[in-house]
Amino acid sequence: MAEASEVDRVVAHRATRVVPRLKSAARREDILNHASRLFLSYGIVGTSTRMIANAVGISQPSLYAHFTTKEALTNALSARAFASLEELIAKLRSAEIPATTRLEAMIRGYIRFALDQGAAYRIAFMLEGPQHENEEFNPDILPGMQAFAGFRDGLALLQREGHLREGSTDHLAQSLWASMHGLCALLLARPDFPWGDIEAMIDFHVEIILAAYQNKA
Amino acid sequence: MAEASEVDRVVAHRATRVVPRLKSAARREDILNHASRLFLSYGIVGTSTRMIANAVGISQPSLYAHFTTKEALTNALSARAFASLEELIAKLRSAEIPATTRLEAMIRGYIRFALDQGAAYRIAFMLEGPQHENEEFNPDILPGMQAFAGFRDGLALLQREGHLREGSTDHLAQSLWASMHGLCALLLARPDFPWGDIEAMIDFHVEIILAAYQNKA
DNA sequence: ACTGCTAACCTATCAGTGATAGGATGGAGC
DNA sequence: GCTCCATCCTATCACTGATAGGTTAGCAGT
Repeated sequence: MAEASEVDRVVAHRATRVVPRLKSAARREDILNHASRLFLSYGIVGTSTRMIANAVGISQPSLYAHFTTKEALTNALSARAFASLEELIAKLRSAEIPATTRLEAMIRGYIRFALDQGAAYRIAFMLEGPQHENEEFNPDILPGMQAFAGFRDGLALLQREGHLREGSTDHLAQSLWASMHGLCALLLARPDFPWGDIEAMIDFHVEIILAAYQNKA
Repeated sequence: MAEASEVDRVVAHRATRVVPRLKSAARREDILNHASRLFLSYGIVGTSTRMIANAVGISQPSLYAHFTTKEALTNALSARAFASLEELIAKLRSAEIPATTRLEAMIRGYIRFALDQGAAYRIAFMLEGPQHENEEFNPDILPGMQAFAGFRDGLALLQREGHLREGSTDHLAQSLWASMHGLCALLLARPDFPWGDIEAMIDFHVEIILAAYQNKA
């Protein structure tokens, strides 16, 4: 893990107010923006609540006025990113894109999103363990579910149009999702693996996926 | 995350010696066995070094006689599991299995291994961030690499025998690996997702993968 | 312009974490 | 019996996420 820079680690001792007071919603966005940047640099575990607070310019306990726990903060971050993924998928599944290239556009869009939004993608799909075990429901995971639902709906449309192989749409969506996720997850988790030309690798994988799930007709 | 049971959390205050002294190698195995069990129950982050030490019956600092850091412990655990995966793959890629069913056997073996060895698999492939950033090399990751190399060699053999589609063996191995990993990773990371019948899902995915990578001839 | 209320923010502190320093001890070999 | 050293311990560190409770800026009403 990368060492946190001194700038990020620096402790704010009795700082005379250097940031203005903000309305709750604005401050919340402020926190999310800084947290996102820090998570990308140092990882989630490697980023302490004090580092986040310091970057924002507020005290560490002040974070807890906006998020009940650090986990809630990470979940909110993932929710924000997946809202934009859902938006992307909604756009990609629209009939404005020719049905023949729509599947490829969805696949490439998904992969690009995952690699670009590495930190958020990790939070949503790669974090450890069941996050809510005993609790009734964790609404912060919802956006990821919704994005997937949109993805499945897009596949259902393609299937009706005859551009996706036959079979259970749910199974197809889960399987295709897994195939895309596998590549993203490995690239994110093992950036130091000797992948060779990553773009070529992505192209190769996408081609195989297309051949596997697309209708040959 | 599951709450650690009181039994596991309990603090060993001045416990009169309850476990015998052990030779270093034996104690090391002892630690790995208990850590493996705890990681499975509470996750890696959710398992503290004190919980491990307590389970073993030694003091927390004594762990550091066997592992320089908690990360080294987790890496050792993954190394142990991947040594057995490599063994499995070596067995599966042997010509004793008919070439026509060997690819399927390797795929199913890999998936089964990942789901059975959930904690170790997580450590090896799903943990956060680059583990050694500034360091020269992390030998604990080697077993995973070797297991993959064995997998790729198995594919190369199949390819020579005409049972795998043509193309760069490295690309094929990475892509197939990604497809298998995607399913394992999602099942491990999101056990609460409405997967439906998981065995059916695995069968479905394996069939698609086989069709995609196997030679139609 | 004064007052009062409240959201926003603070300091101080908690228990628990991974890790280190340095001392105690028990058992194998002489 | 004595010595030695691997094994194991207690005490402590800096840091973590989180909580308790007090302070203050700035707007609303007069």
